[in-house]
Amino acid sequence: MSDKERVQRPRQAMEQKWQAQWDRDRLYRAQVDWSKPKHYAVTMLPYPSGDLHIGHWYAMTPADARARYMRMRGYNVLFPMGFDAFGLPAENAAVKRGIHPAAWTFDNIARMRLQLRSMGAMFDWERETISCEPGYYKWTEWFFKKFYEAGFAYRGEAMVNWSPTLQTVLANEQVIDGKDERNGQPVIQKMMTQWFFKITAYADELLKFDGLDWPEPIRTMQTNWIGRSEGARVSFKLADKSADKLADAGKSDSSGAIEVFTTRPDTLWGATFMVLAPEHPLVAALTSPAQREQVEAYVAAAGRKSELDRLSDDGEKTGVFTGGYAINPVNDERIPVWTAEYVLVSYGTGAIMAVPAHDVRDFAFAHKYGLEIRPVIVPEVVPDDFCVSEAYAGAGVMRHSDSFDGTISNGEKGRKNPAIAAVLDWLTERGIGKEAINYRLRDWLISRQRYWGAPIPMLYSDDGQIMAVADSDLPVVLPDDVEMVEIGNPLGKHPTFAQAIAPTGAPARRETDTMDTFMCSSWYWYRYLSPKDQAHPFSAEEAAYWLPVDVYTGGAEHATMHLLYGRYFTKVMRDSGMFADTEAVMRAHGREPGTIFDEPMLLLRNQGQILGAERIGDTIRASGRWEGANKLYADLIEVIQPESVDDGDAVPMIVSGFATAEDAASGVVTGELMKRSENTLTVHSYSGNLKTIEVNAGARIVIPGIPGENTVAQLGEHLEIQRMSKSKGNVVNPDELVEAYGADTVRAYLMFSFDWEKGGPWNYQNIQGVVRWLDDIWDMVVNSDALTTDAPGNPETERTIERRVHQTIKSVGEKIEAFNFNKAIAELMSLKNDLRAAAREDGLSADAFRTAVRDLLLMMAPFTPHIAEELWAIIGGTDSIHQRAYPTYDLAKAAEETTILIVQRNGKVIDRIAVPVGLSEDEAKAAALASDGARRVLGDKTPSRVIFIGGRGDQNVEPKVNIVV
RNA sequence: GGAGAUGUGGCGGAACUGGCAGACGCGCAUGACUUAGGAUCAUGUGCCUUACGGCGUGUGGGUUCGACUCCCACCAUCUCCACCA
Repeated sequence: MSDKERVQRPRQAMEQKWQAQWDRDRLYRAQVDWSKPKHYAVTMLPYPSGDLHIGHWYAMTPADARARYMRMRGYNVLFPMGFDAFGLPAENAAVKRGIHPAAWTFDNIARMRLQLRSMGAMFDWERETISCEPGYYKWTEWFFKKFYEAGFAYRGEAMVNWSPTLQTVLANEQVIDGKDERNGQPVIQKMMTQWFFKITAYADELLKFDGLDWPEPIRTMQTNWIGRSEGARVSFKLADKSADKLADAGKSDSSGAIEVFTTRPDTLWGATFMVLAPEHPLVAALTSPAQREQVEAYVAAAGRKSELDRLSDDGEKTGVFTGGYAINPVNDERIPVWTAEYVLVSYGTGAIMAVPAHDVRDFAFAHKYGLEIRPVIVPEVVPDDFCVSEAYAGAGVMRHSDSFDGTISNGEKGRKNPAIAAVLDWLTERGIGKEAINYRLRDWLISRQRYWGAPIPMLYSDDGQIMAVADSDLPVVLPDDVEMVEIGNPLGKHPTFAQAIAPTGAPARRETDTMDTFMCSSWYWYRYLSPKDQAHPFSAEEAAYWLPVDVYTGGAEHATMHLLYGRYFTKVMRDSGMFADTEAVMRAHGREPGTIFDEPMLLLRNQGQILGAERIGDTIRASGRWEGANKLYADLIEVIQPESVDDGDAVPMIVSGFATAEDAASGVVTGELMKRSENTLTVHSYSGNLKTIEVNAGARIVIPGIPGENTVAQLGEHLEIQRMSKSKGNVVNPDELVEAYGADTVRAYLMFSFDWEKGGPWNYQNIQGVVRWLDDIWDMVVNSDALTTDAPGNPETERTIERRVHQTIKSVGEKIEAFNFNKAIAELMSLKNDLRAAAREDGLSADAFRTAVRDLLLMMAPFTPHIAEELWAIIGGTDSIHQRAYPTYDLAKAAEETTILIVQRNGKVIDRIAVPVGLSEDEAKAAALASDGARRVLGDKTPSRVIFIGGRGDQNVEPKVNIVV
């Protein structure tokens, strides 16, 4: 066989041939067909940043394989693709390079579309959707308007990062250390009027995941993000003097009380002071003349910090006394009111009652400023050494709490805690407070002071009215003739854009803010249904058939934003009756809508992340004692300078002076440090293989340039596996891989070498396995004579291959459905091995071989669509393999005739005996006890127990007998 | 600080419901074919041991006839949220 010609790489020409053919045949066109079951698979659409990244391939090609598999299983599959094309990078590119954002974006889209096509995925390009095209954002605007009309969009005040230099708002990640990340100019906090979506109105419904097959971590993250907490709202009246002052200032209309939210009403009697956020409206009014200077300085300083900076102060709490007092309503105590940054204006009421004895933050604050700490919950059994040295949040008994003394507080949250339940009732009865639920979730701020986004279709008429643009005037089109400059919002500076006439006929000013790009991506799976529909955001005819999305795949980083917004959008659409037409069509086709429009996508799976390849670290020499061939226990680690490195040689680097043989004999390993975990180093030694070094406790670590005692941790510093990024130079370019190996190899490698939901560091070596797999199959089909032989074949071999084929058909299908692509390909490799061996021994007739190869190619088609198609044609297929059904399996054919009986002693295997499938318990026990292994182990002893574990013939699980001695 | 996840050979990873640990692949070793090998083919490859045999799924306990799998405690790594009252 060695003289057989191997496959020539690259295979690009062959792949491109088929891609063009599929295009011509409109093979992947998805159309409504009520006679077939539907399957709507969506993979998160990319942002057109310029080039397709290996991460896109990793996310999309397995999703494609699964969609192809579903199609072969008889489903009518819709698998569309598009671009999430609005966003800040286009504006940055415009400013930096003088290109219009639209030009930059569409250039990128053109390039990425070609790159996407090189994947050979079954995207239906006739449904392509681009969010920055007027035909799309017309409907983004329309949705905004509908939300506004339904009362879900409102104007409110929000704190933003404002750059006075640039006259623009910056995102949190653009602000570092209170300064603009790019130009170092100061950034201040400023209140601005912005548009919000009332997502909090759906907080409770968003906490429910009924009927959704979503990963547990995503559901947990959304649940925590929504952050429902049960507790009470309680009013603290201002003490007399303070109240008078408010009255004097004409501000007593705000009831002269501080409203707080607490999850621990059972600790009300331990409230010894109150804290207001620096931005709280009552701070100024409460401040006494003596404290005024100090308070104003503190509030001003807080305003100069961004939210991120405030949180990065390592928990060191600061604050100042306002000079004002409030009355604790449960015991009429007069307690001081402070203001401090650790209370956030945006959460709860922006004010807290501080219970230092039972809250760690309040404790730290009280401790620092010498405020009273009064325990009101004490453990039932008070330890001898109980003292107030830290906040106590555990279970206990109420104390110093008037009539509640002795009530059990069991440490639970909400009404499950008897103390909280009792106090809640009491507060309500007395009108001091009321039961309340608070959410961490805040309303969705959708205004952006940017050009490259969907315009907010609102008008402000000169007489002060706010109104939406008329439907007939949608879309509000972005003007092309903008000057892209860094200062200010280009849209706001446009000479005519803002000039408009209100529907009432009055002159009006147009809103110049645009929408958050998450708006565009909150409904795109509806636009795929009818991307060219001018009259509706989506067609009811299409929606009735395709909805909802059956499988959604993408990155877990979208857990709390995109995936939450998408769910919210659908719920508002449902409640605004936007699916009414769709439901009517469904009913006409006999499909009952039920709860279909409660959620946008039924099943969600997240791929892991492909990280950069592991970097080569320091060159080290480890000296110690060998334990086996690959493990060294080291007492000395030295970081050394390689004397010379042969640049032309990427893999083996031989450094003069360290001969491999010597090293091996002397207990010395020299090479590059690849990885460190605790005290274990992995070293790519100069002898060419990887060695494990266990660093003994007390080992000496010598790093030149770092004097004194060094630690193992210092070695690992440069080695962390990193995310791919241009600056780190560890980016893997998919185009180059496709050129070198072909798309099928890259697809199969990405699916085979990682657990898809886990991801991992890139590895250039493992791709060889996939190359050989595909080469072998090619060789077997194209170059072997098994297809044309007139040899009769060996019935036993033929039966074995038939059995293996049917077993593989079953397991590959199950594994694709479960997103276990690596296991599916492992099965296919295994089948290839068996088939190839059988063909070489001339054990198969041409018919038997052809049957097996057909099934193998059909199983490969979802993973490696081009090679499967090419070989399909070579073995005589006249149609596309992708029009064929996935092969069906026959359990009878898949079943083994003999099996192995595993004989164990106390759970450890002692023997294996070939036995017929389906032998009885008694037969199995007798056979086991008579086995060589049993006799050897047992001697003349009698087993105390013999346990039979039945095999499962249909799943080829072997029977076992455990002999207990 | 909180939440979630993960820890299995030299490496990527298998092991379905508690029942053969290490499938499949990379790498490596030996041999074959070669002017050559970073191609291909064959065989081997968890660790220790000449062998018999023993030890092995982050560590320490537990449940069980039997534990990678279940329970408890701890350690490490990763991700997300982070002063959320």
